[in-house]
Amino acid sequence: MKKKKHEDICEVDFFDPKRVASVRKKMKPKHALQLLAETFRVLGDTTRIKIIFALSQAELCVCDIANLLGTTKSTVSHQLRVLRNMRLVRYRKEGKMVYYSLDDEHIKNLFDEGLRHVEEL
Amino acid sequence: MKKKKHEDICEVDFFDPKRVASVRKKMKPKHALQLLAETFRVLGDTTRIKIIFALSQAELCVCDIANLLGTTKSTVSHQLRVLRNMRLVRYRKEGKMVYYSLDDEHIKNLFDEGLRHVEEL
DNA sequence: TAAATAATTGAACATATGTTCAGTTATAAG
DNA sequence: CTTATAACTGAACATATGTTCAATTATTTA
Repeated sequence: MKKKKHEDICEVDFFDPKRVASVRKKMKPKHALQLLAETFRVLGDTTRIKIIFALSQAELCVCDIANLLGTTKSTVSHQLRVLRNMRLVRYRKEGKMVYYSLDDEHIKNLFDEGLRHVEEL
Repeated sequence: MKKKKHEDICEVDFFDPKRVASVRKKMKPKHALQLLAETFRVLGDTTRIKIIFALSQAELCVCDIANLLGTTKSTVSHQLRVLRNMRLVRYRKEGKMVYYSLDDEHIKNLFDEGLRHVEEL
């Protein structure tokens, strides 16, 4: 028998096949988990989470947000695009101004649920 | 008056000071938003979100998880440490095996709320 | 039409992140 | 004590990410 040291693949005899099979059966489809991870990843940045919170309080233009966050319009605009791509925010044009707001209530729920978690740490 | 092209700082006259002040007053403390962003960031990875889901179904050892995800124990172990550091999972040692489970229900709620969001896309 | 300005964009840069690989630790069994 | 194995770790690597800077677009106003 070949000697396999530092092997990184599990030996069959050592995990619980029944339990693994049961979980595997319930596993969400790959694309759903990828989309979910992507959503969380987008929320997982300080600048973007600040934008999300600000927009949960009021509809704001890029200028307002930049001012509120103490950063540049460029940075805000770049991050708003990321949020737009994930359909987390929507926008409305009025002349030269563009007003942003949250796309739906789910985002606020996610934010609040997350906040409840970290406030318990 | 000096000509300032390509200026990236907002001219005072163009944003709504009242609205900005109102939002600023409600702004969550910096450390809370940072912690929140960090939590979302940790959930924002395909490998880790799969681990979270698997552990929401059953307590599992590293081997089981690696098998379920089709990846190596090393990768799983690295990511479990990240989850441990954020107190998203807990573990229990039994001989050579280490069994992992979710730390609390908040995580499951976050996961479910996120899933509800992406399922509407 | 020309100037001003809100917003967007692309490139460049430094930094952060996830996986792989090799090796180590802890525990159980011979 | 030696071997086997589950789990962990650190370094290295490639890739991804966020901000800055400069330039551009779209729109308003003189």
